[in-house]
Amino acid sequence: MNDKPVVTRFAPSPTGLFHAGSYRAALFAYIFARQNKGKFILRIEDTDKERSRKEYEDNIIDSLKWLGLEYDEFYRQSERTEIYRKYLKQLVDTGHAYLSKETPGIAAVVGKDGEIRDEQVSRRSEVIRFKNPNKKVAFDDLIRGRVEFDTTELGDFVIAKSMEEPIFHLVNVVDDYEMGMTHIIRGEDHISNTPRQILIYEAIGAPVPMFAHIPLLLSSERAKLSKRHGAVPISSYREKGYLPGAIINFMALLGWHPVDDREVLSLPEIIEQFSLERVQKSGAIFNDEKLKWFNKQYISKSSDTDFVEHAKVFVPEWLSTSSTTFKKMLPLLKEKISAFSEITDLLGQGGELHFVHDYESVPADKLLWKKNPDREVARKHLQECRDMISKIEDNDQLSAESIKTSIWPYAEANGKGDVLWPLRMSLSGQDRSPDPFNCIYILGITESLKRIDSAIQSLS
RNA sequence: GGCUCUAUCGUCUAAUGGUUAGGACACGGCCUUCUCAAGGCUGGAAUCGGGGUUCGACUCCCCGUAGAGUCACCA
Repeated sequence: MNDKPVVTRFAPSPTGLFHAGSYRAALFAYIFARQNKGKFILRIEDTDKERSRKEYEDNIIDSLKWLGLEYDEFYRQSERTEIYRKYLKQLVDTGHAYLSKETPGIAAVVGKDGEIRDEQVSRRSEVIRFKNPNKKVAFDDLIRGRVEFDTTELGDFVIAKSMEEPIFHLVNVVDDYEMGMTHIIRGEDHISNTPRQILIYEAIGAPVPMFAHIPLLLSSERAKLSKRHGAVPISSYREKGYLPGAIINFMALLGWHPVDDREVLSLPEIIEQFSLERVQKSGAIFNDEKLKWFNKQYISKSSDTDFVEHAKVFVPEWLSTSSTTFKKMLPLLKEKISAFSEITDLLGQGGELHFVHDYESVPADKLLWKKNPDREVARKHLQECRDMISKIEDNDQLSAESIKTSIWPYAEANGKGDVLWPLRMSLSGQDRSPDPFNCIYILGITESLKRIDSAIQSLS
């Protein structure tokens, strides 16, 4: 489709923690580059020295790395002043830009209600403005089709505070040209910047790249996702124990959809099937519930090794001192959690697996099944179960399933509730817990027998 | 307010002139069941309004309406 190799970029300004809104633009640009065997460039737009912070830059880089979006080249605009000066000089020399004398102090600002009012601001007495040719500009957006603007109303906009301090529109265009960008894939909030930038491309004699403005991510209040409007930093999802694959999958499906109904897709699968033509035009609300569902899918599919690797962060003590017990809980944990941080809740006070490491003898009334609260029945079944369990060998072959095989026929013959409720209670002492077979498996035969004996005591 | 973009279930979306308007998340019911989940089955739920074009419009055009973005010496 193109003779030139594809080059895309992600150009964030390091003025806040990296969140889903900017991440999705990065993801789509990345996917498009990889799909076309092209280049993906990360460019830090830190020309605003007041607001740019190194910690935010680090946060962006760390998050991209964690998500596995590797970039082929890296630039920082604060290190490219000389390049911009060259273009600035060229623009001034050719009459496309000029040094403008300003009246410092007052600026017209458009308020939320559309009213224009004067505000006291700190302004330079001299800036560089672009000489607007005041004409109609049109471009064919890869997602939206033809978009036309009349640039007259834009006026002579500022492109630099001084020869050493260029600002957004200028640096953005110069860099995209210098770096050979073929496709500008960015958020829809940039669509109204595009005509100004096209004017600059033309003025510096650069070819205008293709544009693809992807729809915005919205908060639950339908406002552009931002720090102020519900944007959660990617790093905090990482801290909560979300998997990169789940986040990538979820984000890709916000605004894009494959041809079939499959939704759980790996990044390579997404890259293979992706097309800008199938990108939605309207904004999408970020739905935490569905992200959680995706994460659950990815956790339940994860290998034991991966699972332990992630779990380690949240329950380090379990993996150093009780790793055998922890491994026995693995299948249950995989089935129950939606994020790794939930392991802490499961094992903590009131959690379903709390009994594993904290146990007090269970009072008699709790041992009785509410549908048949007969002490003698419960005691008899517990004694029978105890005998069966004591015959089981605690070796490598032991599994919840094999324990079930030993006890199940007896439970079926004598009433599952009558047998299983007291058994499970004696082991866990909790209203909510895994089934008794898993309890025995996790606790081990010796500990299980100890707890059952104690329960039989309570019932005598 | 000017300019620009957008409009299918509550949410994410499929259907690019002919479908009983499909799927997923969430929600309800049922099954399974010793508790909690998971799982299986299942239900409710949408084409913003009005005009055209057409044998036929979710789909194309126009007008409304609504929402969003933007209007900095931020990016």
